[in-house]
Amino acid sequence: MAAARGQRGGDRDVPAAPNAAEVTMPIPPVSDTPMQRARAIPEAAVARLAVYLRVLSGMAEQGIVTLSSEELAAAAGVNSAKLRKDLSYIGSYGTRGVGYEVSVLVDQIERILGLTRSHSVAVVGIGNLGHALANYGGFPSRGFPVAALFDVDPDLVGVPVGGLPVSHIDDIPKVCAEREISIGVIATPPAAAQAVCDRLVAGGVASIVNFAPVVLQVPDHVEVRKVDLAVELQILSFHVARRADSMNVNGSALGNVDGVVIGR
Amino acid sequence: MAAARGQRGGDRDVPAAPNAAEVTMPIPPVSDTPMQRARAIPEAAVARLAVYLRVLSGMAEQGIVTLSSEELAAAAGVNSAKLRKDLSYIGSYGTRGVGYEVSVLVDQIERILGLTRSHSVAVVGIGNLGHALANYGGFPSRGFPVAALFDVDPDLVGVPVGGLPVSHIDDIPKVCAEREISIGVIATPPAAAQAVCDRLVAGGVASIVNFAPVVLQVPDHVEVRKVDLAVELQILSFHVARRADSMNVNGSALGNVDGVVIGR
DNA sequence: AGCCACTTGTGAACGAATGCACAAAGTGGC
DNA sequence: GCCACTTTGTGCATTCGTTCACAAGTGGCT
Ligand SMILES: NC(=O)c1ccc[n+]([C@@H]2O[C@H](COP(=O)([O-])OP(=O)(O)OC[C@H]3O[C@@H](n4cnc5c(N)ncnc54)[C@H](O)[C@@H]3O)[C@@H](O)[C@H]2O)c1
Ligand SMILES: NC(=O)c1ccc[n+]([C@@H]2O[C@H](COP(=O)([O-])OP(=O)(O)OC[C@H]3O[C@@H](n4cnc5c(N)ncnc54)[C@H](O)[C@@H]3O)[C@@H](O)[C@H]2O)c1
Repeated sequence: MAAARGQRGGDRDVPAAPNAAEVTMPIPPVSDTPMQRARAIPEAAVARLAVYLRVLSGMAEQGIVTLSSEELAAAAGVNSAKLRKDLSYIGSYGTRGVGYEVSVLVDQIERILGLTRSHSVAVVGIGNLGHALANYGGFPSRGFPVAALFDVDPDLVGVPVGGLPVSHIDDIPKVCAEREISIGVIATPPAAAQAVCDRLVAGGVASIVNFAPVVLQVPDHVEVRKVDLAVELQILSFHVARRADSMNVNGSALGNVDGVVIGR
Repeated sequence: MAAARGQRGGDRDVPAAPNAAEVTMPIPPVSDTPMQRARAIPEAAVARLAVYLRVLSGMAEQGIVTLSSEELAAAAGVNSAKLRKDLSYIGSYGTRGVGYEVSVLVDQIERILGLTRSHSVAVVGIGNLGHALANYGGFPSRGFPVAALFDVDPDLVGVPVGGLPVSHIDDIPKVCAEREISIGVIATPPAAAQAVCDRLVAGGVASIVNFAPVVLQVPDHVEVRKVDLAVELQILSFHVARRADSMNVNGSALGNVDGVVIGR
């Protein structure tokens, strides 16, 4: 199918500029370009900025005008040094001795995250999860209007869900282009996910959120974020097991091998 | 406890271990952390092991008995060196020149992830999302039986959802103890999440998955994993914006090399 | 003005995760 | 038994991310 990339043994051999996110040279040209925005923000920081934004929105609603990094950090569940460093990636908008103005931070984070314009979302697979997503009010209100729904089931096509009629997946490319969909959300059964993904890509969608528990193969210019609940549960399971292990200290050597294999 | 109100170097409220020596010492605090004996598996590797496990299960169903790190890595969407390193954290179960036996890896990963026993799950907030979760067959089949459902709505209490009757949130502590719930899933509106979380903790639940867009405050021994769709969308938005930016940059240095695509 | 208490922004130390490259260990052919 | 070939497991360099700790600003108070 798509993406023949990656099979070949040495496709990654080329040492040439893999991902030089930030090629900061030891001596940055002192003559800084005025509009030198977007200087590599660490991936992890971007995720946190989104969290700060939400916390700040809540603060704004409560009428809070100014706060310190310490306060915001506590509310966001991170330590204050990290918070300040994160904010420093987007500029210097604080006042020493005082703190930050909520509205300024909100504006700046929105700018950096590209939230000054809205991004239309398409949901594919209107089953249990798809219904929940289509009905969820939290996306439109945050600049992510759900502008298209798709399913393969003829009984669903044409039926309005959350006020929007479901289209057939064969129309994905056409509808996505028409409605300028920029983000596709896949909520189909795993077996259908790759095919759906391919269609979305064919329709010009370059950002995808995938709920189906499969690894999608996509061209390089497409970005996929997976939301995998089973993995989350298993990570928790791991920590539970780890915790239990460290309890019974002595016989820790790979305890039992009781072959109680679950399911499968 | 957190004590240390205040100034001196950041005090953190996060898990803590390294006691920051209060006095500023010219020399770094003597590195004393011998207790960290267990060769810990990197957090990031744990998440990937869960993915490998799923891919391997699929392989097993297809009757594949043996495979190489290269093959598994391709199927899991990672590079093979990383895959081998990840596997090396759990032991040496491969055969040089040959590869890995699928069934062995499945067993070992399940052992490490603590999947040799099942973990009962409780879902709180049986709305759109909660219904989807309660009806989802993917959890029970992977060793995470949904053993309790809770909601505050009197019209819902007693109604079976996915074959299991909904209980009232006031019974969280009691029911969780009775049914030995080990993982709680929060799918309530944001405003109710913290209160629900507190009850789960009171009921002895030490692992929580939170779908509500709020930062939960929990005691140290409780682990929370948040699933935040809005954040995912905003991260995608950020990359879209960034991509657009690098487009309209006049053909300066950035040009080709900047394959800044972080998420791959 | 001068002092002081407070808070930001950031260089630098530290630590975690990734990717490379190759010795070691195995298989199969002869 | 030896050689050619394959693939694992891991030491090492590198890159990415977090935390520390402090100079540099800011505003209030006397
Ligand atoms: N329900 C959950 O709580 C949950 C949790 C985690 C992951 N998931 C994953 O999310 C996905 C959806 O779960 P669900 O519970 O909503 O499943 P579901 O069976 O309720 O819904 C799937 C929907 O996809 C549609 N569909 C099937 N093939 C399709 C195709 N080729 N193109 C478009 N649509 C197609 C079906 O008609 C159906 O409406 C699954 O991959 C599941 O593993 C679900
Ligand atoms: N629906 C989605 O697709 C989606 C996506 C992302 C995040 N979320 C988040 O997930 C959560 C649930 O979303 P939803 O769409 O299912 O909402 P919903 O309104 O459909 O359901 C919420 C349910 O929680 C119950 N509830 C309210 N207060 C409660 C309390 N104190 N204790 C227990 N139950 C209580 C309500 O009775 C209702 O049944 C929300 O926080 C939402 O922001 C939902």
